[in-house]
Amino acid sequence: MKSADLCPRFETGMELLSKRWNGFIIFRLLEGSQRFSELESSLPISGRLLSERLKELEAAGITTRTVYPDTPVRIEYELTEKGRALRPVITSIREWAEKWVNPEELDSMNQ
Amino acid sequence: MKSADLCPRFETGMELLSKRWNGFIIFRLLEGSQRFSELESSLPISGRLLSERLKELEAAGITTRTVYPDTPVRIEYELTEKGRALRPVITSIREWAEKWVNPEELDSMNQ
DNA sequence: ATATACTTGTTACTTTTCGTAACCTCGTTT
DNA sequence: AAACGAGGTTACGAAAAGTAACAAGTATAT
Repeated sequence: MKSADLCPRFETGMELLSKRWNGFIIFRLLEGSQRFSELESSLPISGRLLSERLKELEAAGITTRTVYPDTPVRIEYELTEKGRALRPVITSIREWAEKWVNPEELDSMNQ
Repeated sequence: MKSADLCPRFETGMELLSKRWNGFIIFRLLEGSQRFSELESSLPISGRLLSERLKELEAAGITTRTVYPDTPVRIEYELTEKGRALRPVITSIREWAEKWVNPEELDSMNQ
């Protein structure tokens, strides 16, 4: 950023949320831990990108990946405390959307 | 979205914010109306994309574009009521970031 | 009248990211 | 040993973003 008064931390946070799919993945994980296949089937995201995003989120300390050696293997993704702390952000987006997004502009993703 | 319980309005709102640069443009405009050149110089965004984003935001009812026939022409962008209503979202992102983003992970954009 | 300056963009082109579908691995079941 | 199910990975074409040069409109200077 060129400007001095755009807080560097804000930038990092905003970039995290503006990376495609991250907001939706976090939204899902706020409901509780999810398996790879659950995330994949509940969002219009391909395995390739989901895998990539989950690695990035884990590296950023937002999620954890836990392997359960069941049969077949079960892998659960869940939010860390840092990740769960994003709940107010998701909530504020939803509140804004519920008030200001009108039915006509619901995008193609939903149809 | 494949899932039924991901509110369609939330999706639209999340997509708006997850589109690259939108969050930063809104952040700037929350400080007051800005000219094209002010936005361009205060964010690491090129004229091409800034122009594109401002058109999209205007079409979405988030911003307005006002021409003042000064010399040379002056064009001010500002938030509509719908746009200003995003302040709590930006605030919650900043609050999260101030608590959870540690200095080491400040990204390349800031260096 | 022509040239220059300033702001607000736009065009042409390259690089990065995304989307899709086929494929791989590992442990188990048949 | 062949097939299966979960969790990915690879390869490749399509879309979006980044970069830099240029153009339109208007006013002032020469």
